[in-house]
Amino acid sequence: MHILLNKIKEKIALSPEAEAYVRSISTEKTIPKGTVLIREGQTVRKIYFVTGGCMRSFCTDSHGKEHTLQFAIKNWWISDYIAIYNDEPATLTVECLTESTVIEFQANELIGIHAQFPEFEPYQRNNLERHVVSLHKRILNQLQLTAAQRYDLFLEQYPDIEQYTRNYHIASYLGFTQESLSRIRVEKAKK
Amino acid sequence: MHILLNKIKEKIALSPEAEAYVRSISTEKTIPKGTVLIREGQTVRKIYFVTGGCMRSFCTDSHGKEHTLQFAIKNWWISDYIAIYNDEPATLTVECLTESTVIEFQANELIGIHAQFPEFEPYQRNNLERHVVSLHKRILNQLQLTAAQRYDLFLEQYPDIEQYTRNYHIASYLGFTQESLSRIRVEKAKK
DNA sequence: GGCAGAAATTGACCTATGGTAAGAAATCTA
DNA sequence: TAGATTTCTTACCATAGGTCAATTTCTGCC
Repeated sequence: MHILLNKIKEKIALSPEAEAYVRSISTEKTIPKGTVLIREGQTVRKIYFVTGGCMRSFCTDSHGKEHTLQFAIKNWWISDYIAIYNDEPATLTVECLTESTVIEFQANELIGIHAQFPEFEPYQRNNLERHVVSLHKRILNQLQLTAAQRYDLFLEQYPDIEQYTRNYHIASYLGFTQESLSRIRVEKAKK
Repeated sequence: MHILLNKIKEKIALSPEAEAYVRSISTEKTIPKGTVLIREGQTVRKIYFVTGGCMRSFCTDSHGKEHTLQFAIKNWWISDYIAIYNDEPATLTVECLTESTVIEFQANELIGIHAQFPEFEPYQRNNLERHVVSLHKRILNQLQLTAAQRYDLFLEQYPDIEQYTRNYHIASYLGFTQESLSRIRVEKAKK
């Protein structure tokens, strides 16, 4: 919990009351590998802050193929934001790729925290803004880079994630097959 | 201008003072076709609200190929948000695809408007949240749909945009070539 | 209304990536 | 630690989509 509070305090001043409130709407949990925290079709009531391990969100298409939207490791937030912001049932699944430690928040209380503690407003705004930037960049990368270039960039930007994931997790995040990833690795090794 | 103020008033109550402030930080303009409003490499000081016509933002890759990040028609906002939120020079170009009418805002004043008029906070927050949702959906579509499916969805979601754009604009938004778009259209017509 | 330049189409060919399947390797589990 | 299971690799072939070039069609503009 202190890891998150410290993160927040880097950005904003936090009164003891606000800190107590954050604690009151959250629970620290250890999640076993393979656990599904948010399931497609269900109402999304939680947002997770990852303090250890690795989680991912993905959708499943009509052929049963999975497409990874996001990974989350230490210090990242994860949930189904499409569902939360649109107030719809989940279209994503959020699962635990390794045993992980998380801080689980009530989604509506976390999203609305600025109503009670306005000091959170710049923190939340900044998170949203950075989220938009990273999504814009991802779209541009997807449009202009080859599979191998996207993989190189992934390794560069998220060197810590690969240790937690299966090949097909990464492939499904980058938009190609696990077989292609295998071939890309062989080509890289030749150089 | 009233078109934007009405849009805002659908979401929040707007005091006369707040309304006056919005007017004070913006200018209505008519922009000729082909005008570049934001140029790669330069500092981004403006955000545009489109009231008529069509604009687009795109990046140019190392081979000179353009990749469209966003279109904006009536009632849409456009700028280089990567540059603004990261406080960096523009990586995108924003150009006018047809003669357009826009309301031009000072970026920093618009972004910071909630400091003076807190009633704007939920409006801005909601815009950011919807922005995140639309980007998530676009990424998932890019990951799971074929070129033809993406084009069909584009027509469904943005039926008004095609009239303003060249084929290569749409192709570069959807992530394929204009020649492919031409072939996709032929296939569609056969059915 | 005709001409010049831009855009779109089309066809031939090419390439990156996908699909399948089998075997090898890694990992889990009893 | 052996056996079972999952994951990864590899080889072969298939295909969506890209590239290039020629042609046709559209659009402005005088």
